[in-house]
Amino acid sequence: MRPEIAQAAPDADPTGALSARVARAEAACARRGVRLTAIRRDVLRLILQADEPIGAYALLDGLRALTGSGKPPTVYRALDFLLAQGLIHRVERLNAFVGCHDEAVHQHAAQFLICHDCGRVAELEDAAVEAAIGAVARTQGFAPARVTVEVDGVCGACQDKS
Amino acid sequence: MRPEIAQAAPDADPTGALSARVARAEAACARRGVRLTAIRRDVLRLILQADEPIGAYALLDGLRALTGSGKPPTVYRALDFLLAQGLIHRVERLNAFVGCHDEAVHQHAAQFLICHDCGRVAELEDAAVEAAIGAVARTQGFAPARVTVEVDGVCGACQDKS
DNA sequence: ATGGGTACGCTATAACATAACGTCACGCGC
DNA sequence: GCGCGTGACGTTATGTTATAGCGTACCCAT
Repeated sequence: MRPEIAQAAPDADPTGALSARVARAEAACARRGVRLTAIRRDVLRLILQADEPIGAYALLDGLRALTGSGKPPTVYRALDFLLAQGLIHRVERLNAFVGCHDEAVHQHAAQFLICHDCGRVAELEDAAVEAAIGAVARTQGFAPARVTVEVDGVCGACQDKS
Repeated sequence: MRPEIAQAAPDADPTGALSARVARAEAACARRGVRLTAIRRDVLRLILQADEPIGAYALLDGLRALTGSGKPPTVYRALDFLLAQGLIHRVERLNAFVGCHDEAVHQHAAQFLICHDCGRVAELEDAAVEAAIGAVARTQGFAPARVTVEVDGVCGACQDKS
């Protein structure tokens, strides 16, 4: 059974933080001359308003709820676009997607701390980790293109609870 | 289409290296008082004799070729066992499995260099990378349990070819 | 023999992902 | 205006990965 996540309450986004992030994404796309179409914007909004990683088929459900239509390729094409623009990240361990905390940067590397108690994911960008991985790859004569670092464990908040 | 991989030629394992690795795995399991059953041994052998990461359903095909039977849970249960014993690793980016280069060590961390030209995966165990990740996790109050590091890129051999 | 534990068989289904092809709207050069 | 290329999207179908849920065979210690 697919987990149900944050089905947009009518009064979602009370502070306007979500809309602000979407607006920044719109601006970034305009700057780059690429099109944040309605579908892509809807998918981005769904990802941002979930406070956990969200899977492709949950996004599909959300998109269908919003627009009445959509098939798997609809969602995957939007995801490909958002990933290429660096607006979201894919969490490999979960086969799921999270918003990028810094939507201005194009395709930056990131590390994720995945709490398997509460399910939340924290995004980091640590230079020392990147440097260490780059160094060891170079000693093997390997040319890195994309680095995935995902740490499974328990976050501080959940340690306090137990 | 599922990739076809190394369908055991009749004269496979000419040097006996494969059988030696399986024998070491048998010995390790015996030492720990766990059972490397026929199914588990077959799945391990299939993983070791593929020189690329191999997916669960390719393993299922191989198992069925060997024994005439097997369903997805058959393979997944064997994989769970082999992972728990540290005899294999899972490559998250590929949803596929590789043999552990050091089958004596129980559940050690590892990093992978994945060549997306030739498809081969190199396993590393770099203390500096582990330390850097542990350090940054601790600054977040996060308790790491399992660390995934996977680097996509082009290996030295494939760079030379181009 | 009985009861517990481990491994395995089996059906079914959830969940993730892509191939392949068609349609439509838009902008551009002419 | 017209033709054309391109990008976005629709649609069908399928491929691939993973697990739930249940039953049974077997070993072995009591």
